[in-house]
Formats: sequence, C-alpha cells, structure tokens
Amino acid sequence: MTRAPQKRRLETRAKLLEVAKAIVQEQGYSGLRVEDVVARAGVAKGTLFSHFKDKDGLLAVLIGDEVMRLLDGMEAGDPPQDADELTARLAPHLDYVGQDRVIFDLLLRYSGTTAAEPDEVVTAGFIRQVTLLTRWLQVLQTAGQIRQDQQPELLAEGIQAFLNHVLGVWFCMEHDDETPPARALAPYLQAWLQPAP
Amino acid sequence: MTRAPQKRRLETRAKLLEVAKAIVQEQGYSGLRVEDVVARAGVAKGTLFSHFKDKDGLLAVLIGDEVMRLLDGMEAGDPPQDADELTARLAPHLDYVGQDRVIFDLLLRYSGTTAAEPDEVVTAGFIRQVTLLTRWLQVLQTAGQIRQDQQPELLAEGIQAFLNHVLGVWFCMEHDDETPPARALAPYLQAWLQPAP
DNA sequence: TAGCTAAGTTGACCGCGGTCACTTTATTGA
DNA sequence: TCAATAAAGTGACCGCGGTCAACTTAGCTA
Repeated sequence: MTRAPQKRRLETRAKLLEVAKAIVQEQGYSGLRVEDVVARAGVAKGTLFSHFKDKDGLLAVLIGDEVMRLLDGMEAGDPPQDADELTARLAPHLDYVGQDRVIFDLLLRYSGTTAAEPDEVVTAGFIRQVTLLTRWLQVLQTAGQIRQDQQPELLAEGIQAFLNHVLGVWFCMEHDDETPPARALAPYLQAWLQPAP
Repeated sequence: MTRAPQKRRLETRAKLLEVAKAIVQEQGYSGLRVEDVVARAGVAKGTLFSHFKDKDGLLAVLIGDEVMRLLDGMEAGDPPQDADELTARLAPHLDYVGQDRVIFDLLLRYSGTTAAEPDEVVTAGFIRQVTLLTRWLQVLQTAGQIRQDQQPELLAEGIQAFLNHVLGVWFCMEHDDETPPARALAPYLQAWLQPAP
C-alpha cells in the first residue's frame, strides 16, 4: 500500500510551487524554465520530475489553481440574466487565457473532455466550468432568454468551442490593436444562443 | 534586390521535402526528427534551417500540401445540398487531422486568422477552406436549407470552431473505441445551422 | 583566368526538458 | 540500538530543436 508522504516531501513540493509561482509572476508562463525553478528552490532537477510528471504537470497545477480562482469569481452572485450577461461573465477567463499562449495550449491539451477522471486540477476545472455553464443555460432556457431546442450540455460545449476559437484567432495575430477575445466572442454566442423565434 | 535561387538550392529543398515526406510515411508526423531528415538527405542541420524557419516551417509545407489536396477533393463536384451533406464533406478533413496531434497543433497555431498575408501554405489553405465554406453556406441559405439570420462568414467561422472543438476532445482521450470526430461534429452543426423556424 | 562577392552549406555548440542508477535520509521491526 | 527497507533526493547524461561564425561553391567582371 501507499504510505502517506513525509513532511520533507510536502515541504519540497510547496517550495517548488512557491518558486514557480514567483518566476511566473516575474517572467510570465512562457519564461518559466525548469532549471531556474530547481536552482531557486535549491533542489536537483530529478526532484522536480519526481513531484510532477513533466513541465506541463507543474504548469497544470499553477494554471489549474488560477482557473479555480476565476471560477470562484464566476460562481459568486446570481446567474446571468441573459446571453449578454453570460458573455460578460466569461470575459475574465478569456483575459486570463489570452495573456499567454502557454496557458491556452495547456488547457486545450489537458481539458478537452468531460469524461476523464478528475485527478488532474485542469480536468477538474474544466468539468466545473462546463457544469456551471450548463446550470446557467438551464436557467436561461427556463426564463425563455435563449433557445430551448437543444440540451444545455450541448450548448455549454458549444460555448467552450467558441471560447477556444476566439482565443485561437487571438494568438494567431500580433495582437496590438485588435479586438480582444472577449469582444470577439459576442457575435458567436449571440448566434449560438439566440432563441428560435 | 533578391536574386532567384540557384538550381542547387532548389534541389536541396526538394530533397529535404522528399526525405521528410518519406519519413512521415514510415513513422508518422510525430516520428519526424530533424536529425533524421538531414542525415538521410545528406546535408547539414544548418541547411535545413536555412530552408525552413524551424521544424514547424517544414511541417507546415508537408501538412499544407495535404490540406490543399483535401480541399481539391472537397471542391470537386456540386456544393452540398443540405447541412448533413455538408457535414459529410468535412469528414475527410477531420480524419486527416485526427490522425496525429502534430497536425492539429500546427494547424491551430498557424491558421487561426483570415487576415494574415497568405505567404504560408497553411494560411492559404485556411483561407481557402473558409472561402469554400462561405460559398457553400451562401448556396444553402438561398436554398432555404439553413438559417438565414446570420452572415455566411460568421457561420463558416463557427464551423471552424466546431471542427477544432471535436478534434480537441478527440485528442484528449485514448481514442480506441470512441466516437470519431466526424461523427461528433454532426450535432453541433445541426444546432448551429438549423433554420430558424 | 584570376579575383571578387553573394549564395549556399557546414558542424560544433547551446538551451532546455527529461531520465535513471546511485546516494542520502527517514522509518520500521527485532 | 542497530540493521533492513523504503522514501526522498541527486546530478551526470541524453535527445532533440535551433544558432552562427566559418567555410565552400557559383556567378560575375575585368
């Protein structure tokens, strides 16, 4: 059987995460180097990889935490009253993911399915997001604010698709003066959720 | 001014592409190593990087070619008569991209925008796909087969979003016995294109 | 044909993620 | 208290993409 981890191990893991967070703070996600993390944490490289499957595994924890924090903010308060309000609620998430390609890539790679076991932080966050969206959509359907001819689950996954779409487009251009993802999302959601007249 | 490339250069480039194609044939896209390519082509590593910006640049040519071939097949024949037929026409593309994550990643990274200059094969293929879709959708709208309350361009980009979505989900699970992307696409397109009653 | 210049090519070198046989440290049981 | 055993950590090493100053070759001119 598997024993409980020793205190030393927990401390090492915490130290690694703390250092990684600090580096991300200073240099952004794309500036994170494994060698820097272990150097500043005062451990060997192998140690990091005994705590996290690979670099993505470390990033997943950092990013997953942030996504969870964003979801907390999303969930707070009443559900959105209409499609526009729903769109607005998604803006913080788009802003966060839109800030660095690394985030987008990681989320896309590890969170595309609702089916997987939720041992990973990212997958858990993903499931939570879809669940929340589904709940909101159900409310909006009942209120007659959006189309009722489709399952809320399908509508929720469609929203996921549009979120990723606008982010993908966003990262494909030198985004200096272009429309930010949050703004680009509106027409898609409007067309997707529009009540069948 | 820039001179025309010498014959030797064109031969080297052709050789590199030929070898790369062969390796992909044998080992798949994810099995492609730059060192293998240059070894079998009988040139130095630096040469490859003087012909292609990076490994992705090489892959872009290979994949872009294939996408173009698929588009040729798509364009042949009459435009689809209804939404289901349109969905079916997209299946070869989904099958191709779904075969290897490398293809998906590359297409997603370099082809998300209609706006960029079409010097890249991938971007050109992307533009061609959106254009073709838009044309088809216009025909379907005129025929009253699909909703008419949205611009065909927006509908086309939405389809792009759903294509990527089902592919993303596809790559997030051990796809052994799961529903292939081409099948997963149908409900989304059905809901997206459904004529407003 | 010698000499010059730009085009084309080279391969040693680097950065960085990831591995694994080994050492060190903690825990357990007699 | 002292092996025996498992957990934790180490760092030399590897694979692979990408760089760049130096070298070779082709084309031009006098």
